Order: sequence, then C-alpha cells, then structure tokens
Amino acid sequence: MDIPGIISCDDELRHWPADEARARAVQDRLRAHVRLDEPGPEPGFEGTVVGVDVAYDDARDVVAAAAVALDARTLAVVDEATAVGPVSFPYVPGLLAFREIPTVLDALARLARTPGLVVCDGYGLAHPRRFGLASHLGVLTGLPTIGVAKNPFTFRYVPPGPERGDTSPLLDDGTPRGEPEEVGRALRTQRGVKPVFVSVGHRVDLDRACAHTLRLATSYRLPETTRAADSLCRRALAGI
DNA sequence: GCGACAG
DNA sequence: ATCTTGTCGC
Repeated sequence: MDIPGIISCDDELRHWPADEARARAVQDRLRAHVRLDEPGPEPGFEGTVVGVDVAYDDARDVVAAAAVALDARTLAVVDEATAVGPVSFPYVPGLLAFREIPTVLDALARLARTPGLVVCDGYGLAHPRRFGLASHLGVLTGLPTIGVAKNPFTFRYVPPGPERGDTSPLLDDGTPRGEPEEVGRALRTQRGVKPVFVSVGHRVDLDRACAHTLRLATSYRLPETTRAADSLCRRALAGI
C-alpha cells in the first residue's frame, strides 16, 4: 500500500531508541504531530477498516504482526497480511509502541490498499504522555487511527450503563492541576459485558472512534478487526 | 521507597 | 502478551 507518512517511517526506524529514556524523548517529539482536529471517516465509509495486532515468542525473540482489512460497509474480510521480526524492545508500560510498531508497519505495507482507518489493540491519547501506540502508528503512517483496549490501564472510569452502546468517560486523575481529564471512553459493546476502552489515535475524534468500535463489535465484546488480526498473528507465529 | 501498569 | 484443562452454558 501507499503510506502517506506524516513522518518518514524508514527514518524513524533507523533512529529506533536504544533505551527507555530515548523512547520517551521520541514520544515527546512525535506527539506534536498528532492531529485531533479531524472528525475522521464516517462509520460505513467507502474503504477498508484495518485491524492490527501482534503475538510474541520472547524465547525465540520473534514477534508476528497481522493486518486484516475489512470492507467498512459490509465488514467482510477483503485482505490480509502478516510480517515477522525480532522483538525490538522490552515490554514497559507506556512504551508498548516500540515493541509492536516496526513489525506492524511491515504487515501494513503488504496490504494492497491504503486503509481508511486503522484499529489498534491498546491506547492512543489515553497514555501517560498522551501518545499511545495508536497515536504513534498514526503519526508514522499519516493514517487515521484509534485505540481499543481491553483494560483501563492506569485510568479510572465509572462503569457505563448495561446496554450495548452505553459509555462513560475514561479519566486521568494524575494531571498536574489535579483536575480529572477525559482521555477516552469506556464503551459497552455487548449488553452486560465488560466495556472496552476507546481512545483517539490520529485524525479521528472520540465520537467517531466509539461509533466505529460499536459498529465493528457486532457479536462479541471486541471489534471484528481486532479479533481477525489477533487470530491471524497467532496463526502466523505458530507457523514459524 | 512501594505498588500499579495497554500488550 | 504468555504459561495452561477442564468445564459450565447458550
């Protein structure tokens, strides 16, 4: 596919941080490129919604990434791609992107079409430095991205109502002035089931991020994009 | 210093 | 994320 690339991916990968301090500095630098002023594609837009995910085998130092493209209107799978690579960074809360992004970019590059929206497994704005993996992937590729996570990380939320589509704010209480800040939303995608945690990545607003997530979570708690990508990267890892 | 902590 | 069997339920 064609990567619009707000930031040159190749350049960024050559300068991949060697330690945690440099990784945080990279986040602080790239954060300025996040665009929060665009609504993003409408749910059901003409194009593809792409789910990305990775699976690890730390013992063999291997990470497998998958990108699965669904037709945004019908949710039918129209393309799939995988990539494998070395585990380039340890797991450190707040630095997850450095572990996943290089291989995810390889998988994305193998798709035939440019995604209209990328759905990540994790956070975007809901991050200690407001630059989670969805933001990071968005800035490197220039693509609209959102983050859908299974856990609230360090943030607080009051459980949303019990019905599908009910939401409540995801709050950061650790702000400098002590005033809670909404960094995302808890979204109930199935009646009576634990919510997912949605945050903005790049070039999509929170309302649309939630609308897309709900539309993609047709029958299960998680969006079909995430389910498909999770399944594919596991199969890819098992096949090595 | 201690505990918590997306995947 | 990953280590891991059976088991309860629709």
